[in-house]
Amino acid sequence: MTITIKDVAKKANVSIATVSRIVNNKPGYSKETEQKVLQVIQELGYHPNGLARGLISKRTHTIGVLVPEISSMLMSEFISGIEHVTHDYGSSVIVCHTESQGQKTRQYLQVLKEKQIDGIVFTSEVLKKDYYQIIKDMDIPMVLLSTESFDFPVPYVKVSDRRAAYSATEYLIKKGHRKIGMISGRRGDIIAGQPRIDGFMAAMKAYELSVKDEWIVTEGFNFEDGVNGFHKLIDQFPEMTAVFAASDEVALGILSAAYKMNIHVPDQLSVIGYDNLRIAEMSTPPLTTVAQPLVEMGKKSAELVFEMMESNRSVESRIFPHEIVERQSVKELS
Amino acid sequence: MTITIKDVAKKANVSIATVSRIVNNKPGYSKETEQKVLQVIQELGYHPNGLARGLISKRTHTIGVLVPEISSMLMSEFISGIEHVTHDYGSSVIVCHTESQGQKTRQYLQVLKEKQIDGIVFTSEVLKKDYYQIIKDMDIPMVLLSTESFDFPVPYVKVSDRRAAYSATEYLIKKGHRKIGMISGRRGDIIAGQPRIDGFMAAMKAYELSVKDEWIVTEGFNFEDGVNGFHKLIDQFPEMTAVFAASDEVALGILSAAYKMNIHVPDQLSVIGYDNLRIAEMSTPPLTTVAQPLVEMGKKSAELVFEMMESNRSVESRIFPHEIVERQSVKELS
DNA sequence: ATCTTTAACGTAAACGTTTACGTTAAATGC
DNA sequence: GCATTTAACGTAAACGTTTACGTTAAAGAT
Repeated sequence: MTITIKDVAKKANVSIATVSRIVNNKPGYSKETEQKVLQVIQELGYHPNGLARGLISKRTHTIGVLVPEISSMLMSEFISGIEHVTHDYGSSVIVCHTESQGQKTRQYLQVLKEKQIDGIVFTSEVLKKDYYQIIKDMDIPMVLLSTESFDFPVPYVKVSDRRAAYSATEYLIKKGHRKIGMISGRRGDIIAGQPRIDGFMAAMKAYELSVKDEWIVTEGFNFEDGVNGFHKLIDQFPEMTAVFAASDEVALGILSAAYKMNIHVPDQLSVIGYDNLRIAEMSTPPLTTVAQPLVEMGKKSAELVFEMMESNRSVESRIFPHEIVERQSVKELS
Repeated sequence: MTITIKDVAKKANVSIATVSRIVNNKPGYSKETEQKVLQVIQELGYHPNGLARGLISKRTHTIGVLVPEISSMLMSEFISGIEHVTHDYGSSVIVCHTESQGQKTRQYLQVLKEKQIDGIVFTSEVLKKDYYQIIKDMDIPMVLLSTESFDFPVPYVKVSDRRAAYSATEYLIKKGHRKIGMISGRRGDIIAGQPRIDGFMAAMKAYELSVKDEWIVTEGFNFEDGVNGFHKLIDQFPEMTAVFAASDEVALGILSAAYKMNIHVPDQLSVIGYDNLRIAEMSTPPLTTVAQPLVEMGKKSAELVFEMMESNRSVESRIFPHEIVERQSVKELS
């Protein structure tokens, strides 16, 4: 009982071709028939069937977004940006929660393929070879967000993790800190783990500060990692006056653990985070952190997808600037 | 250059009907031809076109989720639950960020209609008449999540806001508090505003405590509302020993404002939140709050959509139990 | 007055499937 | 040994569009 283009054609006494032309406003009809058809469309409440359209036009006006952690605040902001420009382009987004599982990722990739989506943004994970192969076979634009590929020629949008970590560390140093600990992602993580450690080390070295192995604890990026990491770190490096946390969640974990141990932030310990999530300003004390323009990055990633779709060729990667946002978790040492 | 069912039919020396039957494993072919066809499919890397399928089967294996605030942590958890079961059902979800704007909502609804989605979960907003009308015309299952409709017969999954607020208030009272303030959503908000105020009032009344108008401040549900609201509240109700915040974000705002004013939580002021978001355990001090089983609710909402799809009839609404989770932002008054 | 262009359509094929129906040959029943 | 059932397919219509191409009549050019 759904109303098709035939129904309006019949009622308006024209052919379906004419109706189609009018709906897509391509040339080929008079003002009067346009009026008539538009009116019939209104009366009947006709809406074109996107499936039939997509079958011919090879455009579904849908893009896929692959995220490892759907409920992380980082992802929320990315998705928010992506959704915004996607909607502006008249498309919609299917979110695919991969849980960092290869199987679920591949499964979703197949689903996206069958759904004939127009493009993909692949977020915060390393692009494995088989993922790349599947997407390449789909022959649609893809861009990486907050990750990059060293093996495949895929445009990405990121912040420079190394430089951002360098900045954070340098900020601490300039505030007079010398004994600086770090809680980071694992070294095996070549996207968000090792580079931030490298940046930290580089800054220390640049200011002629040596760092011992026990000054760095490698855990994950979430709250629990922060509290666990802090316990480990304070144990093996009690002289520490400041910590660089590789994510805001980790920083909150540190804040929380410190609070329970009666260590006052920032008076006894300075903490700097990474990301500038919304919670960074909600914490007590408000968290000083190095900001990534998350929403902007999400937006840009989607824009690049559409740009590639329209131009039919690849596009330059973007390194977004980071920025220290000063709040109240870091104290200047005199 | 995409590979269609025809290609595999030709290469396997069978008709497309047979290939179709095999792909959808419906009866009507021998073991040998199945082997053969499956092998050809493998060789060619054939994947059925979902659009063509959907055009006939009237199933797109896609559902739409409408959320007012995509980056809010509440929504993240809902979406997380929805995505999970949707994926289990072999479908995917399109997220639609309405920004609480009627126009964008309507726009998205049209898009979803054209995309021929199989179902809708509508989240945390009041279901206006025209929304309802559009969705009803689409003739697909819809369920409301964290909202309900008093005007239209749409199944919903919620917590009882009134009871939950009652519980929170009662908890405070049982801890010895008598002078209890509240920062709530606006009274005009008949879903999450007024009911929680009602619950608060009811609990106070049940314990024979009077509450004055100045004890309740009505703002919104986010962090800034919490800090602003607290300033207002502490100003007009300085004797207050405890606050009930209508959301965890608001509670964090209170914590933050109190910290800056050197009011110690929980020693000088007790705070209880609402929602039990992940940040509730990340705050300092960790937040005592009334928990909604957010992910479970998200899951259930999706399950109901699929149940309605399969059974082709409506379904009972669900009121989920809430629960006080005790952490460290409330002090027992002696 | 004739030819050419152009506007305003209509016809029908195509997009890639599913599925009702028809066909054939083998298997079964007696 | 013949009629009847059944397994194993193939044919073609349908799903709801877009679009290349053809057609008609009016307008413009010469």
